[in-house]
Amino acid sequence: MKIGELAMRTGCRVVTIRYYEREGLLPEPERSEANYRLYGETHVERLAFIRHCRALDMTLDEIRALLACHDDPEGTCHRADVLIDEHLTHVKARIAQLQALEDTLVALRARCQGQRSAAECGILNALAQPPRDAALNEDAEHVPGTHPRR
Amino acid sequence: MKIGELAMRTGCRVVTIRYYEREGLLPEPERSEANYRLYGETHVERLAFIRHCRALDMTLDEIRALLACHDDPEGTCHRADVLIDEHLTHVKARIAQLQALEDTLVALRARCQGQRSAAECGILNALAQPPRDAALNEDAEHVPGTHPRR
DNA sequence: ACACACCCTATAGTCTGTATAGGGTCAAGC
DNA sequence: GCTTGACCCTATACAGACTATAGGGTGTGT
Repeated sequence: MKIGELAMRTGCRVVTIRYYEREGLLPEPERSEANYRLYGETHVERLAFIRHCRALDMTLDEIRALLACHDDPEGTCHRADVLIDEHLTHVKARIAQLQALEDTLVALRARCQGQRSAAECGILNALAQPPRDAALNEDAEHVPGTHPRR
Repeated sequence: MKIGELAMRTGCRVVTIRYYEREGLLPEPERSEANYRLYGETHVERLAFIRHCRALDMTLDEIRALLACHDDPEGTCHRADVLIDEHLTHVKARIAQLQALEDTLVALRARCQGQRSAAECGILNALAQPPRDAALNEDAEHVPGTHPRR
């Protein structure tokens, strides 16, 4: 099948498939006479694996490591276990950070109901003050990813 | 004060301060004879405002909008209110996504205790299957940001 | 013969910074 | 006077995980 069909069957964009190939996650497929990429079922499976991992928010490096496990069925899967554990730890930490952030935003939002001028606005004034609690501390690690890119 | 002192007082890196200036978030300061940037207290306050907003995971565009409110004390703060509300909605949605993700990862992790070969590993096999539940669905929006960049 | 959907490569842009190269300034110590 | 080291400057490239664009080739239907 051509790249468009692979894209449809995996829910992955065409450009993204080419990107994964450049990144070494997908093997280079055969080409037609017209230099079109030609894929088989093994490519569908491998790309589904990758998208599956991406849906779990793994990095391409993590996926590379999992694919290496997968490609070595004689080896142990210990590496895969550890990777999932570490990833789970990241996700949990991220949730805790975001919940602290949510609490701070709720408190901030309660400071103004929009009826006053900007000079009197509790929100703008609170933001101008040096941060007080943990979530507002300059030392707190920045928490990225609230705004999905697309 | 010079840029290094501003950086120390705000917990912001020197290169990041210059970046904010290029992005138009910080006004261009005066320069010394040797072409060094020279800052005053207003810069400290403005940079603290920015870092405060960044700690709340706002984008630079959002911060630009808040600064515009802040710079127009005669105007209404309604725009600031709406912005915080929208941001809060983003954060809440992100928490829900990550919690679904966590559940899926916990279930995945339970499939293998590392004692078997990769070919028999429940984790690798599950990842090779087409996704079943919501968090693993190809249609699910990708959830970025678990891995803080630094 | 032409339109149109699909394919190709190469390059640049997104966002929020970080890293590097290659240089200038200034105070302290020898 | 000279060197050392900490600090400052600009410009450019890089990070991740793609997306967008330009400029072209291929294949099918009317």
